[in-house]
Amino acid sequence: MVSIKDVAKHAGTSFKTVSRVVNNDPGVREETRLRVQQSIEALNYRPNSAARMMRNQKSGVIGFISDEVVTQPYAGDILLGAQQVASEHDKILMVVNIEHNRRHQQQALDMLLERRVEALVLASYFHREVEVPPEMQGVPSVLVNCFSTVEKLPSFVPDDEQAGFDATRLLLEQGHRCIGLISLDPRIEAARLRLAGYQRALQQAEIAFDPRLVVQGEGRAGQGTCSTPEAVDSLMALEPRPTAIVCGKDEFAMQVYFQLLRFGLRVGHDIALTSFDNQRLIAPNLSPGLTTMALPHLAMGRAALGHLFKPKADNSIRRLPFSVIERESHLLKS
Amino acid sequence: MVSIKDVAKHAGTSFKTVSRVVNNDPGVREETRLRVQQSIEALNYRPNSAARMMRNQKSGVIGFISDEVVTQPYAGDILLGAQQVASEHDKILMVVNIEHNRRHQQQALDMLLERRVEALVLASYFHREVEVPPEMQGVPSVLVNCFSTVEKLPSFVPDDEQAGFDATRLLLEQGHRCIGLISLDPRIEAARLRLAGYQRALQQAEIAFDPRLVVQGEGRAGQGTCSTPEAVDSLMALEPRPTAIVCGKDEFAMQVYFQLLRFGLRVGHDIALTSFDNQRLIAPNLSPGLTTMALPHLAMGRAALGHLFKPKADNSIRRLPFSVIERESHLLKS
DNA sequence: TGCGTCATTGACAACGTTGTCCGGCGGGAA
DNA sequence: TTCCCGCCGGACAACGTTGTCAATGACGCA
Repeated sequence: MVSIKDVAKHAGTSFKTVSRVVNNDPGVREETRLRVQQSIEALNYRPNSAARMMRNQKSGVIGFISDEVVTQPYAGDILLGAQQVASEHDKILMVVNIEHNRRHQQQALDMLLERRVEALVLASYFHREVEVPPEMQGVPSVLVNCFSTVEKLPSFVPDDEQAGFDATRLLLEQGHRCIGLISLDPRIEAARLRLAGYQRALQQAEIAFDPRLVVQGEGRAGQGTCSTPEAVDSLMALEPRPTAIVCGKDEFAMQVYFQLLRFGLRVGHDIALTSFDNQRLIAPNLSPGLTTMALPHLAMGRAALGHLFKPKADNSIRRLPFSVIERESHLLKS
Repeated sequence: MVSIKDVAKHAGTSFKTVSRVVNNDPGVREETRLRVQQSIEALNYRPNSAARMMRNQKSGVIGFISDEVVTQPYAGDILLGAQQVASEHDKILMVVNIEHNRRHQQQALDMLLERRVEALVLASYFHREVEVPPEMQGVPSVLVNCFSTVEKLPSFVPDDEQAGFDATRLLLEQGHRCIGLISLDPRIEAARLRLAGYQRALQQAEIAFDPRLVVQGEGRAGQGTCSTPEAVDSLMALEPRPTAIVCGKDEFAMQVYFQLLRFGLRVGHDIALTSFDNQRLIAPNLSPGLTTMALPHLAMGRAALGHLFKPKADNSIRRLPFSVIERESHLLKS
């Protein structure tokens, strides 16, 4: 590899002069600077970042531990937001995707710490509680789309409760009084929060909460497993029948569209729907388009990294708002 | 930061002995080794990778330039496959997501080269031709999901022609003789190849190619733009009406399900469908489930990195097979 | 007892870069 | 003409690590 000394030899100066040129030091004659720059070009010289790092005792690297973030649809926007802000501060992100096991995570962490990362980001592809490895206390760290109740670390998560409220409110505003909820697996953080938001919206509208209107669309319930079509069936069997449904996620909503057809019901005509996630593969391609709450992935990524660069000692959990994406499914047309 | 010398001082040896322990050199007395290891634990020492790198003249890093790969659904599997193979060879991947502009790409490349990456991977989120930056000639490089006709670099792309053939063959085997194709924007590589596969399958079945059966589901055609619902309409207006449709991608297929309902036609009963991509958000959630050709993302990532570690001088384009994911949409039930 | 051998440990250089310090040179002022 | 100052370039050290070689001591064998 071509080093600074090779450039010096080529340009006929000392290597220190080359260093000055590279680092835009004043105090190099214009003529010399030009000659050096030409040599750099000619030899295709690039400063060795390892040597710089050793000398400066700074890596310029921020570790990004991704729990499936990069392989799940659109959670990648977390990474995108993080990379944007890192780049604004002349830092680069070192991304490691870990699969769900301890040993793999430990390896990733060791690798990042040996590279002397200046900060660590731990991001999950869905909103959940995580075990924070003790090594993360050693460097400035943030959590994205996840949190910890034991280790106090700044966390950036979506405001699922408010989203649940908004998704329900949209339907209430259309005059619906009997609104079903097809909920996520209750072991998931988002499931509980969105349900809470649903209940708050009903309460605010002075509608009594009817537990029969809440059914699970996935996971285990009672003896066996449950599925979205079954959830639709049980809602449709109720008396009175709900006139609107809040779906726990867009995949549920999609299945709801099809299952309702079995009852001769069309979304947007006979029944209204709202949902969560704004999966760009699903929501706009349904007919009518699905009204859904978009996760603030990009914003979480940006906020988390922004926090790293501002010396706030505040380790609380920030809840970032969803965006309401209004299409047609929450409206009824005759 | 705690260095090897701090450990040596703590353990009461020379720093060279610590180095030996760290690198599992034989020729350290067991007692000494133990003492050093305790000091390492106590001080929480980690070798500085920058110093190692400088000494060894090897970075152990492979650069992964991602053209939106990590932010598009499931293209992230390319990264996953790449990371798996890299890790098997004790290399780590440095991932940079570039947005679609020259300057950004140049920055990413500079950064990676300054870090002395041992190889470069350029991956695109969809199958297309790319301009290969000249710097990539300097280090071993591979292209994933993209190719170049000017620079000769090993490339790993999906076999879209064969997939087009298979998607059509599935329908021919069910006895269909009049099969529509809703094609991608023809500027896309996959569009042309899948069409070619469709035509080859017809030819093999001795069915004359009817250009009216091929309609675009996106992009520009004739005077204005075209959409999937319009494509369905024009196919349904044909005489005789096609009894099956090959959809250019799962998003098209999804819209086709809904548009066909307008004609009172149900997929899986009145008309058969196949598609491409196996988007896990779409294909299994349609009803009936969508039969579709899964892109070999993981395999491409693995193959590309595998190639880097085997000294094959073969710079040809490898086409990796799709997987046929048979659900129910290609079958007709009465 | 003396010498060779082996096991164990330590001293030193070098990787490429940059900060500090110093020396040399040219120009302006007394 | 001489002295001083400012400007430019070079020598050197240090960052943390590992490969090479040497030093030390113990031990076995003649």
